[in-house]
Amino acid sequence: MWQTGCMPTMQLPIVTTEFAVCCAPAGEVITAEEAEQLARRFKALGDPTRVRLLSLIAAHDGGEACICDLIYPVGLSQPTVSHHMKQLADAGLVTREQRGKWAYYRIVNDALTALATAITPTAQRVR
Amino acid sequence: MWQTGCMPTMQLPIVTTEFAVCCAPAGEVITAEEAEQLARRFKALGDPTRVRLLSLIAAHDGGEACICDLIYPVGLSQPTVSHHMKQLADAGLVTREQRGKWAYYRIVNDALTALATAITPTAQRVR
DNA sequence: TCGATACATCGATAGTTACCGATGCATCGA
DNA sequence: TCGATGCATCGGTAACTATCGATGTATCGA
Repeated sequence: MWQTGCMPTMQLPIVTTEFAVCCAPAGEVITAEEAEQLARRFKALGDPTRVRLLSLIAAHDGGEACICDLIYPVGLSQPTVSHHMKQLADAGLVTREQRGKWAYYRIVNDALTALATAITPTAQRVR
Repeated sequence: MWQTGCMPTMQLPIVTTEFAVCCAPAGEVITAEEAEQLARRFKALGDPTRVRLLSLIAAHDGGEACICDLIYPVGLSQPTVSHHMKQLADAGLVTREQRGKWAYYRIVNDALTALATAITPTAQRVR
C-alpha cells in the first residue's frame, strides 16, 4: 500500500487543495494547473540555446535583438533560431515586434521575475 | 548575409567572451557552458509532474518526503515517480537519503536560489 | 517593378523522454 | 529464514523536439 493514512475519499489524478491541506499542513501545495503553467515556462528555459538567446538579447544594445543578430552567436541555422524564439515567445518570456523587415525580440522581465519568485525557497511560495 | 558588422575573425560555434564583449558592450553574455548548466536544471523544472513533486516535498512535514508519500498525490506509477525524482536529483535540485527501506528526498534550496538569481532581470545577472 | 533581404513555416529525421509493467535488490518484521 | 514492503532499474512504446534544407511571404532599395 502506497498511501499511508491521510487518504481522500476519492481517487483523484491531481492534487486538490483539500488533499494538500490534509497531507501537508505546513505549507500549500500548488495545483496541477499552476504546475502546468510553471513547467511550460521552465521548459522554455530548459534548452541551452534558448538560455543563450535570452542572454544575448538581454546583453544586446537597447535590450532587444532581431533574429539576424542571434544567428551567428549561437551558430545555428536561421529556421532553428526562429523556432527557438517562437518557443520563448509562446512561453511569454519574450515579446516580438515586427519593424520593417526585422523582428525585434525583447525579454519580458515580469515573466522571469515571476519564475524566480516561484522557485525562491521562502516556503516555496508560488505566485 | 546574417552577420552585420561586428564579425570575429573566426567562425565559432559558441559565444566566446571576446565575441560577447565585441557585440554586446552593455552586458555580459553567458558562455555556452554556463548556458548548458542552467538549461540542465531548468529542464528538470520543465515538467509539471516534477514541479508538483517539488511543491509536495517542500510542503511536506520536515521538508522531506519519500517516494511513497508522492505516488498518490501525483497519480502516477511508482517507477514513473522514481524516474522523475532521479531527474530532479541528477539536476541537483533535490538530495536523496536512504533510511531503511525509505528514500527521503529533500529540496536543495541553494540550487533553486541560484536559478532564481540567474533569471532575475537585474541586468540578467548569471551566477 | 524586380531582385535582395529578413523571417516564418513546412516536411523530414534523428534523438530524447514520459510512461508503464515486469523484475531485481535491499530492508524490515515475524 | 521468509514473506512483504519500498524503491530502482530494465525493456518497450508512443509522443515530443531540435535540427536542417526548401519554400513562402513581406519589406526594402534600386
